[in-house]
Amino acid sequence: MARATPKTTIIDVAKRAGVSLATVSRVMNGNPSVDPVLAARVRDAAAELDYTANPLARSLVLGRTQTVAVVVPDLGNPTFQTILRGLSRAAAADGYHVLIADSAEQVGEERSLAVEARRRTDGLVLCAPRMPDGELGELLAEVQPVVLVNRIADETIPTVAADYQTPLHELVKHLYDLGHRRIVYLAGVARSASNSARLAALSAFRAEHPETELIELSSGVDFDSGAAAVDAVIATGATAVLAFNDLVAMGLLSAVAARGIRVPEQLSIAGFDDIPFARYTSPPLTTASVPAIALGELAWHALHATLTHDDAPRSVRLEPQVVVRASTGPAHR
Amino acid sequence: MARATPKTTIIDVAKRAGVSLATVSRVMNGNPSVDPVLAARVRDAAAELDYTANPLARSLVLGRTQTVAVVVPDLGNPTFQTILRGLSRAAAADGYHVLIADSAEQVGEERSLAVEARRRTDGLVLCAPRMPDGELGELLAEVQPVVLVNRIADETIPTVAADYQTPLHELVKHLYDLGHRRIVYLAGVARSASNSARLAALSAFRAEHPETELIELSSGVDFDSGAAAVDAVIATGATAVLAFNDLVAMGLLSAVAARGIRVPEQLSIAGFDDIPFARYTSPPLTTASVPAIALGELAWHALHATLTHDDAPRSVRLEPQVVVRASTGPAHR
DNA sequence: CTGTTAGCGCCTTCAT
DNA sequence: ATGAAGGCGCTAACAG
Repeated sequence: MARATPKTTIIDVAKRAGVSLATVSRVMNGNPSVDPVLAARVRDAAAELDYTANPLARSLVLGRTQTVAVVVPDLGNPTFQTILRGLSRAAAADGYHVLIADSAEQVGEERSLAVEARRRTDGLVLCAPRMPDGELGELLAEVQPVVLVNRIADETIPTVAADYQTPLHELVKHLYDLGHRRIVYLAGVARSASNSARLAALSAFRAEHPETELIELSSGVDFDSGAAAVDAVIATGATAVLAFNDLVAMGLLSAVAARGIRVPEQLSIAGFDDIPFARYTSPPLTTASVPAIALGELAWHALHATLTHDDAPRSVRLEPQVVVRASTGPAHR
Repeated sequence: MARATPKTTIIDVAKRAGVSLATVSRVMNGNPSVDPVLAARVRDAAAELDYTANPLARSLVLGRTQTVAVVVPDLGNPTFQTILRGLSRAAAADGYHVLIADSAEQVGEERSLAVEARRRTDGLVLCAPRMPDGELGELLAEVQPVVLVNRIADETIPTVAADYQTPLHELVKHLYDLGHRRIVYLAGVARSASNSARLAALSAFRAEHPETELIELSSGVDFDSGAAAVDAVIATGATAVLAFNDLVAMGLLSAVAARGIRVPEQLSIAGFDDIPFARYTSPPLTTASVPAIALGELAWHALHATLTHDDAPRSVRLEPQVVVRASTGPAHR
């Protein structure tokens, strides 16, 4: 398994062009202070030898790798996949590479993954880190430049986040307006910031509408969690369910259908995220549309800004839109 | 945007421990030929200074980066996302990092993305490259060590692939046994190897069952393509459809439902891949289950093998299982 | 404008 | 067992 080519270096090019390696370096980096004739000669030599500067050596001397790292809590989660895609393409458009680290929801691994990944790159994007605030604060100080996605911390850290609170409030309100007075919330990852935001929205709603029963059931973040919750949901006698996300909603939808319960006639179900599949369920899912591609792109732009200009980019907050489809309807009875 | 810490080097540790930097290097690399007392002193100094060797510098001198690159045609495709996840976690378990490059189905970009990514890493995984065979051959020679996923080329290249031909044949057979005699195939990415495999399966079937009409309609790889194909599908008067993949099948399913056509009573639909969502459609989708996580893991193991031992790993072929669910049924009439 | 030289931070013979 | 010195391949002063 030897390398394909014995690797051509800047010295080979210098020899072939009959110049010093400094000149080659200058030409390769577009330094204008080189005699056009020599420059052409160098370029020819480089082309003939199919030479490209070794990125590692450049990284070492320049102190930058043209690479950034992204840490996500779960590569299996459609939202993070989409954020990664938006980020990756935006970074590629600016000539940067992306290193990916998946903590697989192992909170204990987040820190070392982040630090490790950061050391081999120029900057870091932390997606919805699950670690507690204190630890996060320390980490952020250690890995700058860093941008945070879907989690708020220090004011000084550029952050790109979707608002989870307002849309969830709108979603409950939507159900309330349909006449629902006993509503289940299927809570997801306890440690996630977006879960806290959702809970905040619910207690705000409770304060406004004390006559409404909001029942919190702990669940998970995927299909199976949703499907597994079906009995508990039914036992509450609720007429509507707010699922932690679309996956949970779809799992529940499926389990509920298997029991012959009709949606939304007997039970309304709303999701969150608006993953591409959400419009293709039966019935199509009412949900809140989180602009994940944009989150990824904006995260990149924020990081890129701190990498090139050295102005600190402002944090941005994106507003998911509630999209009402057919899985929610008037409360029965 | 200055770095968080002014960076501590091996020299700092050497000074603090009162030894030469060679000794520090030896200790950090577990070289046993160091006086235990000195070694302890060095370790303490390193710990106090929170020192870790600069990975870039190590990479340059060692000639390896502990990083591999993965090139995928589309980060939005669930199959590639899953392969990436399996690969990423397996690589992480072996202490490797993963660089991700998304060609976004731009065939022209594949080569340069691959070469670029490979130069900053120790090895490459090419997922279902779309480029023509000739170009692929050249590329493979240039980027070794490399492993191919879901595309066959040279015998000498370690390859991990799912068999797309056998399961598709089984799927047609399944429809045939249900009485279907006019069947549409919704073809996906023309340049993809898996599409060719599917076409081969279909012509084999044609040879065996000349009385069966197999109609090929060109389509895409996503929801919209499936939904957009609905009129063309209906126009054929076919009683069953083999979609290129589950996404296409789901798009079609949805569009077909919107027209009041019942599945499978009036039209049977089968997908391919068995993405997680497939069991949650209405009706649940008949499909072939491609073991994407395993593909990713095996790809990593193959690459890791050539990276560490230098035996060439054997190529492996995985057999997707047909899973019959409710979206296919007896032909009407 | 061009070449020479000194590192970037680390590992590894080579002497001692 | 340990230290000194020479690179890995490249860029950036510093001289000419």
